[in-house]
Amino acid sequence: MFDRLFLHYGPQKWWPGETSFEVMVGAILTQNTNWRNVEKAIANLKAASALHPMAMFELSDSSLASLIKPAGYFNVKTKRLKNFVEFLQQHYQGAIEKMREKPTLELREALLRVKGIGPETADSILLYALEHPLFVIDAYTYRILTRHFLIHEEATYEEMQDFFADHVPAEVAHYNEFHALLVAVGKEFCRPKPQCELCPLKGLHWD
DNA sequence: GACCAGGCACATC
DNA sequence: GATGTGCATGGT
Repeated sequence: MFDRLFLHYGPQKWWPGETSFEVMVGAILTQNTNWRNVEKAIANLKAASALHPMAMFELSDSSLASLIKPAGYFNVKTKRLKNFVEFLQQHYQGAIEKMREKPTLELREALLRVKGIGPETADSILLYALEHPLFVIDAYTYRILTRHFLIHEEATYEEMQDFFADHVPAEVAHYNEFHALLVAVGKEFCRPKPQCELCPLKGLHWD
Protein backbone atom coordinates (compact mmCIF):
# COMPACT_ATOMS: atom_id res chain seq x y z
CA MET A 1 0.00 0.00 0.00
CA PHE A 2 2.76 2.41 0.94
CA ASP A 3 4.73 1.67 -2.22
CA ARG A 4 1.76 2.26 -4.48
CA LEU A 5 0.91 5.52 -2.76
CA PHE A 6 4.46 6.78 -2.77
CA LEU A 7 4.90 5.94 -6.45
CA HIS A 8 1.64 7.68 -7.28
CA TYR A 9 1.88 10.78 -5.10
CA GLY A 10 5.56 11.17 -4.21
CA PRO A 11 6.83 12.71 -0.96
CA GLN A 12 4.20 14.80 0.85
CA LYS A 13 6.56 16.99 2.87
CA TRP A 14 4.42 16.95 6.02
CA TRP A 15 3.72 18.73 8.25
CA PRO A 16 3.59 22.10 6.46
CA GLY A 17 4.79 24.60 9.07
CA GLU A 18 7.90 26.56 9.91
CA THR A 19 8.05 25.86 13.65
CA SER A 20 6.96 23.12 16.04
CA PHE A 21 4.46 25.49 17.58
CA GLU A 22 2.95 26.26 14.20
CA VAL A 23 2.50 22.52 13.61
CA MET A 24 0.82 22.13 17.00
CA VAL A 25 -1.55 25.03 16.37
CA GLY A 26 -2.33 23.63 12.93
CA ALA A 27 -3.18 20.27 14.49
CA ILE A 28 -5.84 21.92 16.65
CA LEU A 29 -7.16 24.21 13.93
CA THR A 30 -7.59 21.43 11.38
CA GLN A 31 -9.95 19.41 13.58
CA ASN A 32 -12.80 18.45 11.24
CA THR A 33 -11.71 21.30 8.99
CA ASN A 34 -10.29 21.68 5.50
CA TRP A 35 -6.58 22.49 5.58
CA ARG A 36 -7.03 25.38 3.14
CA ASN A 37 -9.15 27.17 5.73
CA VAL A 38 -6.54 26.48 8.38
CA GLU A 39 -3.87 28.10 6.20
CA LYS A 40 -5.82 31.35 6.17
CA ALA A 41 -6.09 31.30 9.94
CA ILE A 42 -2.36 30.60 10.34
CA ALA A 43 -1.54 33.44 7.95
CA ASN A 44 -3.63 35.75 10.13
CA LEU A 45 -1.83 34.57 13.26
CA LYS A 46 1.54 35.15 11.62
CA ALA A 47 0.58 38.62 10.44
CA ALA A 48 -0.44 39.44 14.03
CA SER A 49 2.79 37.95 15.42
CA ALA A 50 0.59 35.63 17.47
CA LEU A 51 2.20 32.37 16.44
CA HIS A 52 4.21 32.04 19.64
CA PRO A 53 3.02 30.48 22.92
CA MET A 54 3.31 33.62 25.03
CA ALA A 55 1.86 35.95 22.41
CA MET A 56 -1.14 33.68 21.92
CA PHE A 57 -1.59 33.29 25.67
CA GLU A 58 -1.81 37.05 26.09
CA LEU A 59 -4.33 37.66 23.29
CA SER A 60 -7.91 38.27 24.32
CA ASP A 61 -10.35 35.54 23.40
CA SER A 62 -12.17 37.83 21.00
CA SER A 63 -8.95 38.86 19.23
CA LEU A 64 -7.81 35.28 18.88
CA ALA A 65 -11.25 34.22 17.65
CA SER A 66 -11.26 36.85 14.94
CA LEU A 67 -7.79 35.80 13.74
CA ILE A 68 -8.71 32.12 13.44
CA LYS A 69 -12.18 32.78 12.05
CA PRO A 70 -11.52 31.26 8.61
CA ALA A 71 -10.76 27.89 10.22
CA GLY A 72 -14.32 27.60 11.53
CA TYR A 73 -15.54 26.63 15.03
CA PHE A 74 -13.64 29.71 16.10
CA ASN A 75 -15.12 30.00 19.59
CA VAL A 76 -14.45 26.35 20.36
CA LYS A 77 -10.96 26.48 18.89
CA THR A 78 -10.10 29.70 20.70
CA LYS A 79 -10.73 27.92 23.99
CA ARG A 80 -8.79 24.86 22.82
CA LEU A 81 -5.77 26.93 21.79
CA LYS A 82 -5.88 28.80 25.09
CA ASN A 83 -6.08 25.50 26.99
CA PHE A 84 -3.09 24.27 25.04
CA VAL A 85 -0.85 27.30 25.50
CA GLU A 86 -1.78 27.36 29.17
CA PHE A 87 -0.68 23.73 29.33
CA LEU A 88 2.64 24.72 27.72
CA GLN A 89 3.14 27.46 30.28
CA GLN A 90 2.25 25.26 33.25
CA HIS A 91 4.35 22.25 32.31
CA TYR A 92 7.19 23.64 30.22
CA GLN A 93 7.27 27.37 30.95
CA GLY A 94 6.13 27.85 27.34
CA ALA A 95 9.35 26.32 26.02
CA ILE A 96 8.64 23.64 23.42
CA GLU A 97 12.22 22.40 23.79
CA LYS A 98 11.45 21.23 27.32
CA MET A 99 8.74 18.94 25.90
CA ARG A 100 11.20 17.10 23.70
CA GLU A 101 12.98 15.46 26.62
CA LYS A 102 9.89 13.68 27.95
CA PRO A 103 9.00 10.08 27.08
CA THR A 104 6.33 9.43 24.45
CA LEU A 105 3.65 7.90 26.65
CA GLU A 106 3.97 10.53 29.35
CA LEU A 107 3.58 13.31 26.78
CA ARG A 108 0.62 11.64 25.13
CA GLU A 109 -1.24 11.24 28.41
CA ALA A 110 -0.50 14.82 29.37
CA LEU A 111 -1.77 16.11 26.03
CA LEU A 112 -4.95 14.04 26.29
CA ARG A 113 -5.76 15.75 29.59
CA VAL A 114 -5.95 19.12 27.78
CA LYS A 115 -9.61 19.81 27.01
CA GLY A 116 -9.92 19.96 23.25
CA ILE A 117 -7.03 17.63 22.47
CA GLY A 118 -8.15 14.12 21.58
CA PRO A 119 -6.13 11.16 20.30
CA GLU A 120 -5.67 12.36 16.73
CA THR A 121 -4.57 15.85 17.73
CA ALA A 122 -2.24 14.49 20.41
CA ASP A 123 -0.65 12.03 18.02
CA SER A 124 -0.34 14.66 15.27
CA ILE A 125 1.51 16.90 17.69
CA LEU A 126 3.71 14.02 18.85
CA LEU A 127 4.55 12.70 15.38
CA TYR A 128 4.71 15.84 13.30
CA ALA A 129 5.94 18.43 15.80
CA LEU A 130 7.97 16.33 18.25
CA GLU A 131 8.94 13.36 16.05
CA HIS A 132 7.70 10.53 18.24
CA PRO A 133 6.85 7.26 16.44
CA LEU A 134 3.03 7.21 16.80
CA PHE A 135 0.82 6.50 13.80
CA VAL A 136 -1.90 9.12 13.39
CA ILE A 137 -5.41 7.79 12.77
CA ASP A 138 -7.91 10.06 11.09
CA ALA A 139 -11.22 9.72 9.29
CA TYR A 140 -9.51 8.86 6.00
CA THR A 141 -7.34 6.22 7.64
CA TYR A 142 -10.43 4.64 9.17
CA ARG A 143 -12.26 4.55 5.84
CA ILE A 144 -9.27 3.13 3.99
CA LEU A 145 -8.72 0.37 6.57
CA THR A 146 -12.37 -0.63 6.74
CA ARG A 147 -13.01 -0.46 3.00
CA HIS A 148 -10.02 -2.71 2.41
CA PHE A 149 -11.34 -5.08 5.10
CA LEU A 150 -8.15 -4.66 7.09
CA ILE A 151 -10.05 -3.90 10.29
CA HIS A 152 -13.66 -4.15 11.50
CA GLU A 153 -16.10 -1.26 11.31
CA GLU A 154 -16.27 -0.87 15.09
CA ALA A 155 -12.51 -0.60 15.49
CA THR A 156 -11.37 1.93 18.08
CA TYR A 157 -8.65 4.50 17.58
CA GLU A 158 -6.19 2.42 19.61
CA GLU A 159 -6.97 -0.74 17.63
CA MET A 160 -6.22 1.01 14.36
CA GLN A 161 -3.05 2.48 15.78
CA ASP A 162 -2.00 -0.97 16.98
CA PHE A 163 -2.70 -2.33 13.51
CA PHE A 164 -0.10 0.00 12.05
CA ALA A 165 2.32 -0.64 14.89
CA ASP A 166 2.01 -4.37 14.13
CA HIS A 167 2.42 -4.12 10.35
CA VAL A 168 4.58 -1.08 9.65
CA PRO A 169 8.17 -0.42 10.73
CA ALA A 170 8.01 2.10 13.59
CA GLU A 171 10.16 4.83 12.10
CA VAL A 172 9.18 8.46 12.46
CA ALA A 173 9.96 9.38 8.85
CA HIS A 174 7.97 6.41 7.57
CA TYR A 175 4.95 7.02 9.80
CA ASN A 176 5.06 10.65 8.75
CA GLU A 177 5.05 9.87 5.04
CA PHE A 178 2.58 7.00 5.23
CA HIS A 179 -0.11 8.90 7.09
CA ALA A 180 0.31 11.92 4.80
CA LEU A 181 -0.10 9.63 1.79
CA LEU A 182 -3.24 8.09 3.27
CA VAL A 183 -4.70 11.57 3.57
CA ALA A 184 -3.68 12.37 -0.01
CA VAL A 185 -5.39 9.29 -1.43
CA GLY A 186 -8.28 9.71 0.99
CA LYS A 187 -9.01 13.26 -0.14
CA GLU A 188 -9.23 12.11 -3.72
CA PHE A 189 -10.90 8.70 -3.50
CA CYS A 190 -11.98 7.79 0.03
CA ARG A 191 -14.56 10.38 0.85
CA PRO A 192 -17.82 9.36 2.54
CA LYS A 193 -19.02 8.41 -0.93
CA PRO A 194 -16.29 6.12 -2.28
CA GLN A 195 -14.78 6.94 -5.71
CA CYS A 196 -12.70 3.80 -6.16
CA GLU A 197 -12.48 3.50 -9.94
CA LEU A 198 -9.25 5.46 -10.46
CA CYS A 199 -7.80 4.92 -6.97
CA PRO A 200 -4.14 3.85 -6.98
CA LEU A 201 -5.02 1.30 -4.29
CA LYS A 202 -7.62 -0.39 -6.49
CA GLY A 203 -7.01 -4.11 -6.92
CA LEU A 204 -4.59 -4.48 -4.03
CA HIS A 205 -4.92 -7.90 -2.47
CA TRP A 206 -3.61 -9.33 0.78
CA ASP A 207 -2.28 -12.73 1.71
C1' DG B 1 -28.40 24.07 -2.54
C1' DA B 2 -25.91 19.71 -1.06
C1' DC B 3 -21.92 17.89 0.46
C1' DC B 4 -17.74 17.82 2.96
C1' DA B 5 -13.48 18.98 5.61
C1' DG B 6 -6.51 15.87 8.51
C1' DG B 7 -12.34 16.02 15.85
C1' DC B 8 -13.85 16.65 20.24
C1' DA B 9 -16.81 17.35 24.24
C1' DC B 10 -21.06 16.92 26.15
C1' DA B 11 -26.17 15.81 26.75
C1' DT B 12 -29.46 12.44 26.96
C1' DC B 13 -31.38 7.99 27.08
C1' DG C 1 -22.38 2.04 26.94
C1' DA C 2 -24.23 3.92 22.87
C1' DT C 3 -26.14 7.27 20.23
C1' DG C 4 -26.95 12.05 18.86
C1' DT C 5 -25.71 16.90 18.53
C1' DG C 6 -23.30 21.52 18.47
C1' DC C 7 -19.57 23.84 16.77
C1' DA C 8 -18.71 27.43 11.58
C1' DT C 9 -16.05 28.74 7.64
C1' DG C 10 -15.28 28.10 2.77
C1' DG C 11 -14.47 25.21 -1.50
C1' DT C 12 -16.47 22.04 -5.05
